[in-house]
Amino acid sequence: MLSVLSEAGKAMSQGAIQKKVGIGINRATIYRVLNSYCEDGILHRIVADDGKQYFALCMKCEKEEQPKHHFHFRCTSCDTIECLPIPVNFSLSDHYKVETVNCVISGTCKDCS
Amino acid sequence: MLSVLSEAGKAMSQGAIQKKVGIGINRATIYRVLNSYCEDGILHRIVADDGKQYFALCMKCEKEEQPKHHFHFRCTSCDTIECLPIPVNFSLSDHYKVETVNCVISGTCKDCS
DNA sequence: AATTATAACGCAACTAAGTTGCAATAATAC
DNA sequence: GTATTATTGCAACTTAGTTGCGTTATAATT
Repeated sequence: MLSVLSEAGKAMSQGAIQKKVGIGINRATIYRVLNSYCEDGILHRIVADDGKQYFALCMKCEKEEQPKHHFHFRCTSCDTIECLPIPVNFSLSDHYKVETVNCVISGTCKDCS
Repeated sequence: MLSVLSEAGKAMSQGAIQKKVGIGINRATIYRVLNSYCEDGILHRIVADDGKQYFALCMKCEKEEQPKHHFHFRCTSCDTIECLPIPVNFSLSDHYKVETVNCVISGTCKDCS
């Protein structure tokens, strides 16, 4: 599963992962594995504007390190999510406690247009 | 329904709207109305990181006009979404065709913390 | 190696959000 | 008053994600 995600270089949904892996792995198992990888910080989860969860490798120690909070691009044509190397910047009053940041731009990606 | 959203001043989910309206309106009807208002540009739709859709009034002609793409704050405690007056800035190559922008910060809002 | 404990998996059932077809009701036009 | 059109309610359905539980596989212990 991790190799599939690594090969794709993009964020994938459970369905897409299952299709790529090919062999019969149960849906529930995939979700359990994905969730535990997210907890361990190996994957990060993006919820797109289609309401679905997408999972992508966290690349902490890679050459092109992604900024902690970065934009994502969801292509409605090829149904993939790409991590953009664009940091998300905002400043909020101290009275807000930020837990997660989820920024998704949707449209047609460079490969599809 | 619009008055409920106006009164709340926040984005609400179908469930929350139904609860506020009180009287028995069907779920399907609410969704149909919300969707048509979105098409007409009266409401805008935010998909939060809980995968749910939230609806908020578009305030084009209001005093504090919101920037076209603005951040949203979802409070996991009171389960509301607030439109923040913070514009979303990014620049993308022309090869991308942007259709929608969905930025949600989650955590605990100023009223709940 | 045999047994025990523990973790991973598959299956089915379930939940929740959202949509859709269709019949019934309400509103508008003629 | 009747015909036309738009709204609504109901139920069924779809899809995503989760969970309980029994089973299989893996690891540990003697």
